[in-house]
Amino acid sequence: MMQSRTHTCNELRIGDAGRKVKIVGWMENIREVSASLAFVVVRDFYGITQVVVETEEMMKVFRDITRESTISVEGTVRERASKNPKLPTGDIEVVPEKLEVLGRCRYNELPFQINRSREADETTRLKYRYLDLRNPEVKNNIILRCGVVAALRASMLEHGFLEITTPILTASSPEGARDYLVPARNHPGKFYALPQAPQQFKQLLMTSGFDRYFQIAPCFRDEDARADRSPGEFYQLDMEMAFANQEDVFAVLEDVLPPIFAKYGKYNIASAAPFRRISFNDAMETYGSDKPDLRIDLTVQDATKVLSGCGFEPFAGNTVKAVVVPDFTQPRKFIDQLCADVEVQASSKPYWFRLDENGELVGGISKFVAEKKDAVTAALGLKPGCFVGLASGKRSAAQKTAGVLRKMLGVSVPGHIDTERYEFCWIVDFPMYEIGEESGELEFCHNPFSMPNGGLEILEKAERHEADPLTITAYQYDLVCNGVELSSGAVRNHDPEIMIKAFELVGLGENDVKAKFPAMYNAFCYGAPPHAGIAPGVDRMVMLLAGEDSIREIIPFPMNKNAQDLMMGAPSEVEPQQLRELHIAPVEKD
RNA sequence: GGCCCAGUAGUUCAGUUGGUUAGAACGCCAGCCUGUCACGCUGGAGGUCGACGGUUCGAGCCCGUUCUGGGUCGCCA
Repeated sequence: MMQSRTHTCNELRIGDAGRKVKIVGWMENIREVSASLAFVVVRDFYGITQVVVETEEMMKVFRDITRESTISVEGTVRERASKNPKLPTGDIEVVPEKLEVLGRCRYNELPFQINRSREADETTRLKYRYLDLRNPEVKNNIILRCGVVAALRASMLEHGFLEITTPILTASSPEGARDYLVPARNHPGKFYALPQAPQQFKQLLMTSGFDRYFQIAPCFRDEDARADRSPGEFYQLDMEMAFANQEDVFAVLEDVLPPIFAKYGKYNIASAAPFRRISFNDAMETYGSDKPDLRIDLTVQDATKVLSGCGFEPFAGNTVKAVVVPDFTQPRKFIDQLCADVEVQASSKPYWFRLDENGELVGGISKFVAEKKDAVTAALGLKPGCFVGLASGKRSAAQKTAGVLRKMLGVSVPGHIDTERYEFCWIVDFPMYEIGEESGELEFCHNPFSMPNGGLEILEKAERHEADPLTITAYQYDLVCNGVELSSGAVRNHDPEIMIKAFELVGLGENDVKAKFPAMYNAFCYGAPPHAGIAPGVDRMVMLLAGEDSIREIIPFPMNKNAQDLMMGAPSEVEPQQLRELHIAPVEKD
């Protein structure tokens, strides 16, 4: 008896002619050219091979097989009479002698055509993901993902990092995203939580004496989805280094990422190390975003001063930001659509005017600008043909709206973005504190466990009102690529004294630190190394590398926007007995 | 939770000012075709126009409600 197969569907070449072979796979298509001549396409993971049918008996057998059934074909390899140069196996075909149906497809109509599944409705694709994944275009993203993960792992090991797994069932953490909770059967009323990130564990590993840790870590957050954010679960290349500072972390990622982006990316141009560094404040001021897409050549300018008192009501008492596009030739309809799109995304209305070819102010709010024409022209560096988009509001709102304006103009006005490249940058010097919008009180801006720039000294100064706490920055950083936030990281605050002081500034104290992060606080009291780390999102990296706009395209079995797995039917109801064991009362239904 | 967009054949879509029997492409079925490779040609089957209600002599189209999906804001230390 022959083995289950002798060759894959991407293996046979002209040199195999005359050989007895057995191939297996899915019957993708049958092209009947006459009553006794047909071509059958067999597809497996590796590729496709053509089987030629030349007898009426064989034709009868093949005609009874539904497409997408799995079959095995034993036969002889033969040189094709008419070759197909587009196929690796295009020089040969298999003349079948023995045919076996291995798994019959019971339906002659599928929910979608396999080779066009990407055009199908996403709900249908997700429900029949196992069919969707048969499409080589869909499957290739998953293969790419394997390659990227393997390369990341290899590179991290090469850089001396140890891969250490951390618990999936752990304790709920009091801050951050909503947790996924798991009821504890043996502890009525108590719950485990799935980790939002292995943050505390990796810091405890540093305190334990491990020097360089990494993990391709599953993270769970019960937050709503976005096109670039999978609901429920995602993966991070989580890493942490002991006796390390910001520079050490940057050096590792600047060494690890570019070669992988160059090798696996859809585009082969990636920024070289060292990546550009932009302070949070500069990013907001110049790009109107803390995740600027540096492929766009437009920037945001301040127009508050030059437009103050121009008489346009929305500008009165507000910050005004401008995005100038030279040689602008788009029609009015384009501008209206752009403004509508910006308003939707920024939830704030943008304004505009133009300088026409003769240098005359036209359109939009030009009549309010007219009086200050010379000053505005000089301040913004305007030339005939310029379009000026404007955003106003409180400082951060104006920046944000201008950022959306910049991005949309950059993407839709030809010539302002080079999409075929990867542009990395670090966003650094995030503020440590902010005034909470609801409370009006001083609050932590981001991670309360980042090391403040200036250490204990600057915190004590702030306490004595000798320094403005709002100007204190943290050793916290984001890695951004093509406008996508790949990662957040920080130099951690490993000193209990500084930690308590940082909490005291927002009206909390030692007891709060202890209560919220007991293990970490206790551990740091036993001599902790200074440490720093970061956790680039694996899914987002693969999405960038694959050139996909939706994160679901690079996840093998994605959930939909509402965090449902349509294929498995999750989440699902469970038996009342299961709930009783877990001390949970069934939900009363209306 | 707010806002925007979409929902018509198995799939992707078109459907004019509200007007006879709702169309196309692909797929499916049948027939023809001896070198196809997105095979070709001929014919056929296939529709609760997401659901409910309203306006109207008449609704796929207008109005209201609702459901589903996608995008986005909030949220994501």
